[in-house]
Amino acid sequence: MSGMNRRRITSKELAKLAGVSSATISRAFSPDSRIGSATRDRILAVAREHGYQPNAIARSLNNQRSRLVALVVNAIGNPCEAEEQQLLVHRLQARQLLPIILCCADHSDRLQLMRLASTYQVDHVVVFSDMVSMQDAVDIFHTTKPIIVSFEPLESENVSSIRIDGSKAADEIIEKIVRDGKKRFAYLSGTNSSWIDKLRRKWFADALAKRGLSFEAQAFGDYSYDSGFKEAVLLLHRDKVDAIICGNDVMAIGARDAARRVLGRNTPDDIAIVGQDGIAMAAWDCNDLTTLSLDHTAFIDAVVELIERHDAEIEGPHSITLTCTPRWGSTA
Amino acid sequence: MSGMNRRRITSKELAKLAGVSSATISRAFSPDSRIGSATRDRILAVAREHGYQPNAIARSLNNQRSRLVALVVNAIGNPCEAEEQQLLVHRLQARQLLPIILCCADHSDRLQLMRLASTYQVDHVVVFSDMVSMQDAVDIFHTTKPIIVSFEPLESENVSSIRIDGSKAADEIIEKIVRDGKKRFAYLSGTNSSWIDKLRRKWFADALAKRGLSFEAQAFGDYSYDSGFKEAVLLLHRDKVDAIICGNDVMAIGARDAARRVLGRNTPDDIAIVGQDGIAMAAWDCNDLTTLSLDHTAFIDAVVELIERHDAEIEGPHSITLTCTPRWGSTA
DNA sequence: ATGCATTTTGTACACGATTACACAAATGGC
DNA sequence: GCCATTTGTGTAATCGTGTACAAAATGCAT
Repeated sequence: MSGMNRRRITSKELAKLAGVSSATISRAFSPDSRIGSATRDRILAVAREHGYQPNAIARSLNNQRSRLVALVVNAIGNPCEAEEQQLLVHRLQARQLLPIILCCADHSDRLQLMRLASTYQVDHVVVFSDMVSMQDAVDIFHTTKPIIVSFEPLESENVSSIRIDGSKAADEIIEKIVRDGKKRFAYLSGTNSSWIDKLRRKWFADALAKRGLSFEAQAFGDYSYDSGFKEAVLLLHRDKVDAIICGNDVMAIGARDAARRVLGRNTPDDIAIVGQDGIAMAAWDCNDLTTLSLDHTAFIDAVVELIERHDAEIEGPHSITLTCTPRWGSTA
Repeated sequence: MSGMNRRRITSKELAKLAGVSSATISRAFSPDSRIGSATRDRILAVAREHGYQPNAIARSLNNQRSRLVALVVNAIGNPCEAEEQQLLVHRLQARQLLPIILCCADHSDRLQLMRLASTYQVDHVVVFSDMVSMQDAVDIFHTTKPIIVSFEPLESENVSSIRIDGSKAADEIIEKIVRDGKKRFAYLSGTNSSWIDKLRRKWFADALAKRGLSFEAQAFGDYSYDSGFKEAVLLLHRDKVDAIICGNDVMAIGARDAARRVLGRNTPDDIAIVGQDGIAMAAWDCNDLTTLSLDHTAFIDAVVELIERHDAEIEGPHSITLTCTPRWGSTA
């Protein structure tokens, strides 16, 4: 058992050792199948002795179920996604499902990678990335109904999706900032082309419009601390804004630092800064960020819910909508 | 091609459509195999038309190579590991290897999960977690030589490992702090039982001993910001230390905040705080942490190097040692 | 002991690819 | 024109399991 047995023992070999047929071996490892309990115990004992475990690859081929799940994500390190990834991975593993992470720097590679994963007959696909269009996902995984975490307003027979609505939370946040006397708002985007970014911006833009205001300036970063820092310097210095809504929490922290270190402005008196995502780090004492936050647990619950519906083969399009809430800190 | 074709087409069916045998289909998809180039082109065209892709599960069963790699990690969100995970995933995918993430809250589940992954005939195993002993890894993956990122001083025929040596960097950091006049040192551990933690502490303890000093106090956290914050309050208030060496960067940030907010002490004048890992966040303007840092790229290069050695079936134990360097910030 | 229902086990094929082997056709050198 | 070699393709076995069907063994009532 210990040490290095290069070759793995097969069910046929184990069958010989236990004096039964390989079919009986298989039955011993299938929870509810017709087999004498004495035989099963004997087989399991011999199996343990020789370190036998059924080969999941062969089983998948036969079953037409791999118990693999493809997770398409933008990045692993990004804290906002990471918290959700972590939760989802735990939930999957509790169901004996193994996650394959697909994560790529550039876009054409990403599609290539998705094609590769699709050849592994994954049972489910969860797309967290706004870099992947619904159509691409459906085309590539044409036998596996993908679950899309999406802001796209597209309903399709072949996709289940989770929508996120932050309009009410954005309204509450803008209400507070306006009441505090801020007048010149800027939006700091994470990207210049994603659906997610456009929709998030719209939540806040609508809230401003309701009060006869609009964004005086807009900048584009890349969701990183450094880009938040750099763009905020420009927005404050050149555009003289006194409130910055950021595309995510990490950029908001960068912006807050820029205001404080480069221009000597403090939140929330001189300037208001708002993040989005509600990552754990935003609540750290040193950050204490006001942020439009999503309940990560509810979010992952929704993903798991959709996976279970797929497993139960319930037909038809499925869509779940979640709403965000403000998390109040000392930056706005 | 577009839309939802429930069933995936097989090589045998494609063979009929293209008027060849299934063996020829297989050859069309194997880069260097004897096949007429006209036939190959025709097959690839028909394949594209019908959305055919060879089934990787079936191929793996035949090949005895799955191109799957198991990554055993403590957590996904943890920024220190996340940066390395991200790098490794990219490097694997560039080699057409798919990573399966194994990540578990509690320890017995973790072993169970590793057993599950081993049934998928993974080609390689990379263990990043100090919660898994070498022996466990070797026992569970007895056909796949694991690659361990380890601080354990164990050499084994069945394991390749990467060692990390921070003794010289720790010495330089202690030198500077002592020169700055600090006298009472504390070590804030991430766990109370891991090899990694013990070894890291030893690097600093040795550097202190060399100068006739030792740790006046020791505390145990859990690598989180909150635990860093909480334990630092105790260390500063109860034990009156003026230098805290932390088990990782995140706890160091927590400790710095505690010093500043709760006790009004500032770095580096009142107190010195040192992190470990060298995560990107440590270099953010708001943190500017002094930390014992590892070159993440070199680290992942080493992992990939070991994977390639396994692929090339070079025998014998392999071990690569990396050394850390200090990254100087304004906290020490 | 016999007949029938029920449980247990074995045999044989399927899952979807790869590949050793055999064989036909094409090529080339003399 | 003949033989040796190369090239292209098909046939059939293989990878390790699950399962339909058949066969055997068991239990129970007569």
